[in-house]
Formats: sequence, structure tokens, C-alpha cells
Amino acid sequence: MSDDSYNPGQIEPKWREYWISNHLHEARNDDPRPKYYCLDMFPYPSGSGLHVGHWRSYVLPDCWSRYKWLQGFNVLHPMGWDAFGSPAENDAIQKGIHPKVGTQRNVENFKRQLHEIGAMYDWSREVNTTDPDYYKWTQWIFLRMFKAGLAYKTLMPVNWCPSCKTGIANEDVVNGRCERCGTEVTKKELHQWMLRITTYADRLLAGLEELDWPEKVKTMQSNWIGRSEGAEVTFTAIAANGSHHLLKIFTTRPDTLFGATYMVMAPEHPLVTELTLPAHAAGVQAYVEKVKSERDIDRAAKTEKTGVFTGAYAINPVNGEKIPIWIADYVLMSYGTGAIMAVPGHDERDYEFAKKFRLEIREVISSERGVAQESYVGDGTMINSGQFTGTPSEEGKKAIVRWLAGRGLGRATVNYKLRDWVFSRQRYWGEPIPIVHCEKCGAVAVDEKDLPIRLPDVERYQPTGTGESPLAAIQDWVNVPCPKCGGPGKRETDTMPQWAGSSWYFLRYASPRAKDALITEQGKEWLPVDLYVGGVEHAILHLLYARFFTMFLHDIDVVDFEEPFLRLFNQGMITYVGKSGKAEKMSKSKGNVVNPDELVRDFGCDSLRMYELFVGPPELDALWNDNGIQGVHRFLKKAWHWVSMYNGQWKASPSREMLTQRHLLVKNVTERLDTFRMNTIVSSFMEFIGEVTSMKQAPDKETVETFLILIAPFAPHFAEELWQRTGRPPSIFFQRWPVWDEAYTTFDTVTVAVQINGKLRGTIEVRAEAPEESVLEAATKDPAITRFLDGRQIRKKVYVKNRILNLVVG
RNA sequence: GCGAAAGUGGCGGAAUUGGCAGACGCGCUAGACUUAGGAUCUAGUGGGAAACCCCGUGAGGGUUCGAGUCCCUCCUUUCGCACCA
Repeated sequence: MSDDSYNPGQIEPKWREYWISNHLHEARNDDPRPKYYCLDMFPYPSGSGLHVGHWRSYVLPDCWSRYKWLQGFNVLHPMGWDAFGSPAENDAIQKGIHPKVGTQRNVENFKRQLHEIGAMYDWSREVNTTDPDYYKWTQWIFLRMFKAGLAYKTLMPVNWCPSCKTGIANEDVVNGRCERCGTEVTKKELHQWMLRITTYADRLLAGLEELDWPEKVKTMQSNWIGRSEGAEVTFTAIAANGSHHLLKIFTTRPDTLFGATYMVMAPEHPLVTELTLPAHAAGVQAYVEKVKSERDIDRAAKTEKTGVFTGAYAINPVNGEKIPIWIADYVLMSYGTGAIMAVPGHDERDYEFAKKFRLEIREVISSERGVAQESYVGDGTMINSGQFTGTPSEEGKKAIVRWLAGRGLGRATVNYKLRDWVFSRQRYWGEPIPIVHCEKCGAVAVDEKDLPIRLPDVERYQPTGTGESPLAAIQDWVNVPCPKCGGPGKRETDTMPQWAGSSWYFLRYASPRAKDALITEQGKEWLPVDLYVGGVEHAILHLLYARFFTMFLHDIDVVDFEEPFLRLFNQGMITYVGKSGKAEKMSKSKGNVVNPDELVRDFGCDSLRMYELFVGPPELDALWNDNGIQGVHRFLKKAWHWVSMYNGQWKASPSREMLTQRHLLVKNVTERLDTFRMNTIVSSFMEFIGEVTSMKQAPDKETVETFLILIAPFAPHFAEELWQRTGRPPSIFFQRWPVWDEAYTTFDTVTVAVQINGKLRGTIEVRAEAPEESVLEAATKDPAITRFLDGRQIRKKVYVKNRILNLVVG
């Protein structure tokens, strides 16, 4: 094998070594260049290592970071570990390995594999959420939230995963199953730490507007927050014993209040027992019990409405009418007030229920088709509505609310689907919640100077299943004096969810080793994140929590911005055909992973990097093709050969066509980079090499160097090596991104398509920018075209300069 | 059910503002070089036809000199949401 052949196995380790020993990728605070913060979502270091699907998500941000570097930015591109969480803990339970040890081992392996990607991570800023120096600040944020009244403990039914034996947040429940392990979620009453994320609902919603994020993600967040404006209306319910109770409901349609023909309370509503008439008690109780025993997933999947009458009635505040009160599970205790006024004429659900139980359906908003067949949910003019009859519904909403408010019977309110965040986990491997429970003082914050509250070693990692974490068993850790009164106290034994550490890690990279502050003044210069790259699976949870944390930290003057991620890019996943026989997301459990190690060995890291980009549009899922990498590998070999062959024999003055190819390449690559069309960038390079090799002439040195700089973000080892071999000192990344001159990106002659009556009949070569007359003249001389013109009159000519001439003949 | 995105060769995918559909790559075919080819190079490769040509971007309509691109109806796939009053 001659020295001139492309041998990635030799050059790649060499350049990685060079970058590291020269600290090339360490972002320096004293660098005068403008900052650019490019962030990859940090991984959970699992035991199974990286596959080509993971690779894809790291390649794009790395190319982008290298591009920004070449553009003259001081780039921060860090990496770290989201290392708390159940897999390490499950390993601990099963194999008795301390999670710290298992995590450490996985981190080593991940780091080795990430190294092979050739990415320019600044490892000097590595963070790990399980490091006490890191979680000290996670705990610190919690304490500040506690002091601000945003963290509170309350007894509430929570989603309980019987397999993980821990309470989990609403956000962790997907189709009634635990997001982590897939087990069906049940309910359990537990004292839980909660974070008042709902306080930030409006800001979380409003903040979305200015963000350069995919619309899809913004929509998902906005739906999750689920803001709806309406009114709280107070009905009077008459209990079995004749006593009166205020029964509050939430509605977005106060304009339909006159159409309320019954009311519904959720089965869990506190007034159920009180209101139910003795004659109905047995039925109601049976129904409530039945609903309770049902899992959420079944309750949601039910197709037909169920319910039971309480025997009690309520008085409609607008007309004094007595309407029956029902119990039904289509009303949820967790939203609004847990009770509704039912307006079957103008609500689909109420309509269905009313039909089934033969309740009155009353039309109070006029519409063409009425409410005989189905409910009418649109706007219209109010009818059958007392003094409001004739009012347009939009106006009526306000008018009725005003009327109610004047009598103390209602007010305008806003409701959110967003719930407060269940922040407790009854597991071992998480940040201890820095609270001490004192009999005298209640829940007391640990003194900030005592942070971090370290996670103690335990003998057994098993969740107890009783609602207490394994930490509860460690007496000498649990029993501590109350920080306030010094009396006997007990530490909180719940730990934080995995989301805690990942909700602010992007801030820590800015000053990862700061001892006295979460972020130093100098560190602030790096923030916020300019580009955040990661999978769409984090569209709601992680991104919402991270925004919430950031807004809070803004409010306590830790950071000076509210939105942490200015631009977001969602990468598509790699799919591959596994045992199921169809293309699915690559994962170990599906048996369809492709290991990058062999590909790196056979083709080199640069080939794999470029193929990961070439495989398809970055925002879409892409089907892995084992042979595909051959194409980019051949291209790199050809390109290598082209540079090597003419090395040292550069042409002094490049031909016009060589210049055109050079400038065209700069233009294509730059424009396509800015819109992330990475797959077509690889095509551009291939076309360029195809063109310049077919010229069979030596290139000038500038063209070769331009090519190398352009390809450096994508095939960095390749570019560095040839840069050096063509006689320039490393590193190529100290060069500047080239610019193109439009004067060269055009050709002297252009091919114009000639259509007759809209059908392509031929093409002609004309001088670029040629006027219409000369193009027409050339066309009418071309025999391939003239035979369609014979004896026919040209009725219309359409000429688009340099592109097409369409002749309409008759 | 609601919302969003997407349907282009055997496959992955290209196509400024409507302007030569299928760039680039995989695969395939033929040839060259080879002891060999799963290396490399050259040529070809949407379908039909000997050819002139005809037909082709999920289906059907429409606008236009001209539609993958714009408008309407429908079908399929994927993803989100799913009793949130």
C-alpha cells in the first residue's frame, strides 16, 4: 500500500490525539471571538453503548460546531452525563453493583465511543448529574424553590408504577403505562413533594412565541399547558338533609348557562357522599367503587359513557332552575373543580350522556341544523336565555360572567391542563431532597452551607414498595437535628426524579467547576444556548422542565434570560429492520442495532460521519442501509486521490470552469448548511469531485484548499491530513470559512429547454443572459424543434431567462 | 375522533419564486483491468415502444402557456393529543 492511499485507520487516531493534546476544543473564556453555544442533549450512559442511531444525533451538532468555529466563533460544545436513573439502580438491585460503580464504567465506555466520532467536545467541562459537586446545585435550586413557596409536600393520589415501585409524574405516564418500564400505572395515595410549575404556566406559554423551535414542539408544549379561558360558576346543591352546598364548576361556555339541564360531579368529588340521597346511596357507592378500581388506561379507553343519578338537585344561578346532579367518570377530579354543568345541546360529551340517560337537551345557541341530531358547539346567537336572548355568544360569555360576578356567583378564570410537578421518587439513585422534618417546625430547609446532602451508601437498593425509599432504613443518615430548632429531626428520604439534574445542566457547562456559585459572572457570557440538538421525544417533558427551571433562576437573578434554548433542532431517528421484519427505531431490545465499531474499522470515522448525514434529511427518520456507506467511502477515496495526484503540481492560474466549480461548491455547502440540509451537502461534494476529476487538469492550490476547508466540518481527520500533506501547518480549523463570488457561480452558456404547447421538444445551448429574440432564433433553427412548428403559427411565447422557452402554436 | 407532517424509480432520496422530474448514492446490467473480485475504472439504468413517440411524482378534479410544487375532494402512512368541560 503506497503512502498516497487513503488510510483512515492510520490518520484518524493521529488527529484525534493532536486535537486533544493541543486543547483545540476547549472553549476559553478569554477568547475574544463572539461566543456560540451548541448543545447536544446529554445522554444517559447506558450499559449497551452507542449504535449508529446515536451516532447520527451527535454528528450533526458536531459538524455545525466545527462550521461555526470556522466562521470565527468561539464555540462551546460540551458533553456530560445524565447519570441518575433507574437502569443503574436496577443493575444495583440485580447484581449488587453500586450504581456509582456501574455508572462510572458505562461513562468510560460511552466516552471511548464518543471519542471515535471525532467530535470536538470540550471534555474539560464534562458534568455528571450524580457528582456531589454537581447535585449540590440541583439541591440548591430545590431549596430556593422551597423558600419561594414553589416546592410543597402534599398527600395526593399519584401515578404509581408497581414495577419501579415509585410515584411518577403525569408526564411520565404514556398511554397509562410507565414511560420507563412499560408497566401499567396504578394510583397510590402518598405524601409527595410537588413543584408549582403551574405558577409559570402563562410565562411558559407566552415564551414559546419568540423561540426558533419547530412548530410541532411549540404546539405540543402549548397543548400540554392547555390554557383555557372561561368562568367559574357557583351552583347551589341541595343535599340529602336539605342543607345547601356551594357547587363550583368551570366552563368555557358561560354563554350556554341557560342550556344546563343537569350537572355532573367526578366520582372522587368530596361532596358526593354528602349530596347523595339515601335511596340512591347504594348505587352511587357501587359506581364510585367500580370507577376507583379501574385503571386510568381503561377509564380513558371506555367508549360508552357511564354514570349514576344522586337523587340530588342543584339550582342554576341564572334562572333558579332545579337540575339533577349526576356522578360520571367522564368528569375528571383533576381538572377544573371536578364538577361541570352539563349543556347537552352544545357539548358533544354531554350530548352523548344525555341521549343515553334520556336527559333534556335544550337549544340555547341558534344554528341552522339545531340540536336534534347532534350537539352544536360553534358560536351563534343566544336563544332561550332570558334577558340574554339575542346576544351573540362571544359577547354573551362576557355579559353572563359580568352578571354572575355582580352577584358573587361567578368570575372569569383561566384553567390549565398543566398540573404541578410530582417531584418525589421513592428510589435510591437520585438526589436526596434537602429537607429535614421536625415535629416542632415541620419541613425545614437544610442550611445551604451544608449542601450537598450526599447520598449515603446502603446495603439494599430495593425500593421498599411501601412508599418509602431505601434511604429510610439508614438510621444514622435519617436522624439529624432540626436545622431550625436543633430538636430531633428526620431527613426527607424521597429523592428527586431524573429530570431534576437535566433541567439545568446546560447552565453548569458555562462554569462547571465553580465552587461558590451555580454560574460565575464570566460563565454567564456563554449563555443562553444558541442551538440545542436532540430527539423530539423530549419535546414536552425535558424542555418544559428546563424552561421552568430557567425562568425560576431568572427570577432569583441567577441568570439574566428566561428562555434557555434559542434555537431547537429535532433530529430524526435511524430505523432498521430487525426481528419484527419491519423498520423500527434502532434499539437493543428490538434486536436491530448496527454497531458503529466495525464500520469505523472498515471505512473510518469520516466515512461514517458523512454517511450518517447522507442517509436522509436530518429532521426525518431514516432507514439504515448497510451498503450506503460504501458510496461516501468511495467518494472520500476519490477526493483523496484527486488531491494527492496533483499535490505540488498546482496550476498557477485556474481555468474558468475550475473557478466556477470552486465557487459553486462554497455557495452550495454554505447555503445548505444554514438550513441543515446536510444530506444534500454530501451530494454537493460528490458532484464537485465528479466535475473536477472529469476535467483531467490540475487544480490550483486555492481550489484544493477551499475544498478541504469546506469538508473539514464533515470529515475533519481527512481534511486535517490533506491540509498537512499539501504543505500547510495544522490545524485546518484555524482557517476561515470561504466565501463565494456570484460572478463565478454562473456559466457562460446555459441550456434552455424548449417546449411546444407545454411539452418538452428539445434543448438549446445559448449564451447566458441571452435576450429572448436570440433564443427564439436559435430555437427556430433547431431541427428537433422546427418539425413541431411546421406550418403552424406561434400564438404565444413564454420565455423565462436562462431556463425555458415555451411556444404555444395552433 | 381532533391536530400536524409526509406519499416521487427496485431502494435512500434531489428538484429557488410554478419553468428540462428523478441530482447524488445504493442496487442492477454490460464492458475494461485482473490469478481472482465482494477492489478499481468506463458506459448504461423511471415505465412502455424496433422507432417516431407515448405515459409517468398516492387517486380524482381544477387554475395556468406550463403543476411534484398552487386550490378543492378523497385514500394511505407516520407522529402527537385523546372525555381537560
